[in-house]
Amino acid sequence: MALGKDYTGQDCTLARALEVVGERWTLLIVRDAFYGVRRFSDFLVHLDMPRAVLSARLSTLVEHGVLAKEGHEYVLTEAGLSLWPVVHGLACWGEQNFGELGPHRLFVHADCGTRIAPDGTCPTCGGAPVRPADLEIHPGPSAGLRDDAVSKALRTPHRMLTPIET
Amino acid sequence: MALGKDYTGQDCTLARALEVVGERWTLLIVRDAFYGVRRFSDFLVHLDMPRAVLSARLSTLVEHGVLAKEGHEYVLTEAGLSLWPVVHGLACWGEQNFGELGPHRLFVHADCGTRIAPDGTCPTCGGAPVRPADLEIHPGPSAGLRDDAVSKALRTPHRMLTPIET
DNA sequence: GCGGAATGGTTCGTTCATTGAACTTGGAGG
DNA sequence: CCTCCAAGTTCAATGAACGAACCATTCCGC
Repeated sequence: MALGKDYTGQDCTLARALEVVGERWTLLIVRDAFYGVRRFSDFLVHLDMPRAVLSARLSTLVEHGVLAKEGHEYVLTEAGLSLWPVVHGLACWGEQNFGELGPHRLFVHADCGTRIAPDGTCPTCGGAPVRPADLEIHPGPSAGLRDDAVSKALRTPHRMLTPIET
Repeated sequence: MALGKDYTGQDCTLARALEVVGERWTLLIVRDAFYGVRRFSDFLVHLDMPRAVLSARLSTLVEHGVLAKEGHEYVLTEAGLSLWPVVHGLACWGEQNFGELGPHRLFVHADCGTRIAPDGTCPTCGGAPVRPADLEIHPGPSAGLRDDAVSKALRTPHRMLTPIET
């Protein structure tokens, strides 16, 4: 882990999960994958992290079946897609407790144009949580300050999981 | 962070959240707090982690308003309680993808005795996610192997957030 | 097929966090 | 005042992250 390395001795599925996605940078990589980032260099530019660490993280994510490597692209697997509630939940928690300026990005249900609730459901359509593939990403009130190519591409509204165009 | 230290440059509420709860051990501490662990020595025995790190993590959690220190007890604040969906979501994700032996603990809606769904709702009662205070913790099919006093106390069914008895 | 650039990594020395043991502090009880 | 115990700090050693430099492979025009 970005941490020690594992949580041996912890008899808890949370610990198992954290061994996979609990290291530094890992959840930000997964988040970017939801946003449509797929290429090594795009992760690198957008996350502004050491190449060696990105390489290591992508490897362990592939190894554990969160991402799949297709040619030079890293794509979320089923297991990876099922992390969406966690990623979205943490982002909402951060926004509610530490986001003085409001969200940087809005997640909108593509079918009806409504912004989804923190619990992942659509206030208009009700019912089950909206799947990532049915979401669009729009820039929020405090949309980013970064001016790299990937950040700019992510600021144009687009559907989640579809590759960004740099 | 258990990691570098922060995610400066990341214009994302997820990064802000990870600066607070993304370090090694931190989410396990929060999990234990939900389970009813409150004292320094109990966290120490149960998590089997270095004292210095526990001390540091508890300090930053208090500093950021996730825990409140009451005498020698650390108790979840409102902000801390609102992390439940994330903690539960991650634990479920770990169980579904890496938990060959089934869950170690079951979370049961105290009102009706039904195990809650991965999305935090009660299949019987339906509707909104069940609040942590309305949950009971029961040992699951692969309940723990650890034999420290805290692990034993956590294996006896009890209501979430109520202090354990060692 | 050959040079040259772009992409996708690996290597390696430095810096910083975690680890674990030893030590200190601060109350509570007698 | 003295003892005990939980809580917390200090410190040397280990290991991970960092960042710059280097290597490999592919793609392109020629």
